[in-house]
Amino acid sequence: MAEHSTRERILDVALGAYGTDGFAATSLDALAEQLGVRKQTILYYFPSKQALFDAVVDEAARDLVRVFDEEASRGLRGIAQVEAIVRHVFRLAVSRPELLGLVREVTRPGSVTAERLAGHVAPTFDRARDFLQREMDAGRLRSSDPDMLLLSLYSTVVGVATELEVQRALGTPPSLRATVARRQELIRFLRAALAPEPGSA
Amino acid sequence: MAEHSTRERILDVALGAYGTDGFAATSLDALAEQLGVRKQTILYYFPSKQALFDAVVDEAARDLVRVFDEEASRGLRGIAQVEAIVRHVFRLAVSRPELLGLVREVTRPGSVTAERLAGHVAPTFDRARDFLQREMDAGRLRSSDPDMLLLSLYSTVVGVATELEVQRALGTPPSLRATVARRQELIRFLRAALAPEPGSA
DNA sequence: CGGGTTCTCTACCATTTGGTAGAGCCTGCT
DNA sequence: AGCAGGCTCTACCAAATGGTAGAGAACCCG
Repeated sequence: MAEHSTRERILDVALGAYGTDGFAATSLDALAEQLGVRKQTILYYFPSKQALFDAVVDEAARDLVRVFDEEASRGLRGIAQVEAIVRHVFRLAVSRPELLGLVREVTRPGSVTAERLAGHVAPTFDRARDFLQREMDAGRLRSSDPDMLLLSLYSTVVGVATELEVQRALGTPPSLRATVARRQELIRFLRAALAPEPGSA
Repeated sequence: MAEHSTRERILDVALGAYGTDGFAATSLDALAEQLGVRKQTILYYFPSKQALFDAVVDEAARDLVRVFDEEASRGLRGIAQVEAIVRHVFRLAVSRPELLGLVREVTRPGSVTAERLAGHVAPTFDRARDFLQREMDAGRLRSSDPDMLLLSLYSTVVGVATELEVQRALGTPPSLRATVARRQELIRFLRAALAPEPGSA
């Protein structure tokens, strides 16, 4: 965020551009102009456009995983833990919307980089799945297929967060108040879906 | 789906390509090769690449809206109606995955075509919102902000469907049986989230 | 058959793209 | 001062891209 080295500035600007416009639609020249630098400077730090993209994905994945792992290491249980992470993702969507934009760009059927991201986040996903399974067994979450539950949670949260971003891009930027209200609604929605049935342990 | 006119074949192939690879990454030459036709033939039917994309969006939006409206016109109530539509979207994800891919491509922050799609689906969204509000008032759905609920439903279903597509693109294509199982899990998930609280009308 | 329309072709163009080669600058070190 | 290395520049290039111009084939209708 500060006046870091050129290399870091490149990664930063590229993350934003790839996140909003996509990889193919972002030329090195466009990035260079945004940076106030010649494109050859970019190619000095990164041997090719693809290498730059990979580096951006690596960095973003590291950030994402860190956010999740930090929040997961607090040892909360059941819905409280899920809620905490959802709040975190929303905070991320407000403070660093480019991150979710990049996730959107990478996890696309045609993307060749999906595996790269998957490699980074797989351990975190595994841990999340284990957590869900454990909490279901303990009766603190409605029991269901943990894989599917994880997928639903992921899709819902990222989807809603991204949708807010789309609305911002379109004519109707949601106010901060509206965003907060929506987050609370979403949490209520998830809470209802996750609450264990009355008759369980 | 059949051996239709060249124009229809172009629209068909373009839909698939734009849906998986995105607009920017799909060149007219690539489309032409896939069609067994010269690119100038494409430009004969559509004055520019952008015009072709617009036409593809228009057609896809019409298809999407039709599917929703057909299903909504059966007059089901409460969760049953929501379920029916979710099933429909899943069927769509299996039979015409390109459609959801295109939605994904268009509803991206950087997309200039988002408004175009929005124009098509807005009436359907309005009707859906009205439906949700009505069913909440009647106590057949858990009461919450209908806008948020709609957003959550949309994000969850499209997100999960797209995710299945991504997994198919990656190493682990889910079997049809697994897909069906997941759909049932998803419906259970939504059902729990939507069920009216015990103490309501 | 003849004339016009519909369609697809060959040929070409200007621009943009990712990428290379190599010269110069600036900074810090001896 | 001088030199070395890190960094950014000017100058190019080959390929691909979206798009244009116009010829010719195939078809329909009289």
